[in-house]
Amino acid sequence: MGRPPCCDKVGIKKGPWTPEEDIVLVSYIQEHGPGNWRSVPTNTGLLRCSKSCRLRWTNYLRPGIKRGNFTPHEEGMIIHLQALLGNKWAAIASYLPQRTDNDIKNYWNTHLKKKIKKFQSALDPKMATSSDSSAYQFVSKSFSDRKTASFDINTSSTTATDHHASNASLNLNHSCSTSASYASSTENISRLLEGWMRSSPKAEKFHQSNNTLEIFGTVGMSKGNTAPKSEQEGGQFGSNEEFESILSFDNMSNIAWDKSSCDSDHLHHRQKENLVHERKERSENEPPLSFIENWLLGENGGQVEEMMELPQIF
DNA sequence: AATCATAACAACCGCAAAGAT
DNA sequence: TATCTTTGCGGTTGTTATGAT
Repeated sequence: MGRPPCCDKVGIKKGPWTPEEDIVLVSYIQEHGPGNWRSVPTNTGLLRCSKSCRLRWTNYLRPGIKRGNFTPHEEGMIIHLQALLGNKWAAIASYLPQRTDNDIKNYWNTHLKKKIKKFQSALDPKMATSSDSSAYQFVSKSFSDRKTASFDINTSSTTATDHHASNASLNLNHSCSTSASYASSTENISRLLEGWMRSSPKAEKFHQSNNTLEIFGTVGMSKGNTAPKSEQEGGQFGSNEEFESILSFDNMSNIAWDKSSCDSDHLHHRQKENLVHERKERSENEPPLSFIENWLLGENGGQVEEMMELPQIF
C-alpha cells in the first residue's frame, strides 16, 4: 500500500477555485502573510488542503504575477534557460520576473516544445526524432552543420531548408491565447495586496524572497564577449557566419568558464549560485555553455533585449 | 447544430529536501 | 542524531474553450 494522497480527506474540495475562495485566501494572507500553510484551511474555513492553498497563492493570487502573452523576449529566455538548466522550472522562473514555474512549464509543454520540434523537422528530420537533444544542442549543431532554415510559425509555413540560404531566421511570433476571463479577477485580487506589499515589513521580506530579480536591464554579454557589431547596427546578424560564430560549440569552447564572470553586482546571489552549481555539474560531461552563461551573467546591461532579438531562430 | 479533436492551462500527486523539534 | 512536519518541485491529469468536420 502506497502513501495516501495528501488531500484524500473527506470534505476536502478539489478542482478549480472560486472567486469567493480566492478572496478568503487573499484576505487571510493579507493579514497573516504567506506561510504556515497547514493552518490556513483551519483558520480560514476553506475546504482545501494546505497544499492547494499554497499552490493557488503561488501560481495565481500572489501579487506581481503576469499571465498569458509571453513575449518573444521571454520565449527566448525560456528556451535558452531550458537548454542550459534542463527542466528546472523553478530555476528558470527565477530569471523571468512575474512568471511562475507552473506557467513556464505549461508554456514550454504546450508551445515551445512544439515550435522547437517543428524547427528541428524543418532543418533535419533525423534530428527531430532524437528525443534527447536539447534545444540548445540542436541549435548549436544545426548551425555548426551550416544548415539554415526560414521558419515562420505565425503562418505555420515551414520552408525547409535551402542549404544555400545565407540567413537563418525563425520568427516565433507567439500566438498566445487570451487570458481566461477569470485571470482578470485574480489580477484585481492581487491589486488588493499592493498596498500591503508596500507597507508590511513581513510582506516586503516575502516579496523580496519570492519576486524575481529584474535582470533584464542588468545582464547581457560579458565584457569578454563582444557583442556582434550587427547588434549595434539594428539587431540582426549580417551573415550566417556571424550568427554561426555566436552559436557554435567550437566558438563557445574558447570562452573559459570563470566564476568571476558571475560577479555582476546586479545579479542575485542565489541565481549566481544556481548557475555555478549547474555549471559544475555539467562541466565534466558536456562542452562549455559559456556563451549562454556569459550572456546570462554578463554585465552589459541594457543589451539583453537586443540580444534576445539577435538569434531570431527563437 | 452536433460531434469530435485539439489546445490551453489550472490543479493535483508524489517525491525529496529543508527545517523544526 | 533521528524523526516528524512543512515546503518546494516536476510530472501528470482533468477540465474548459476553441476549432474543424
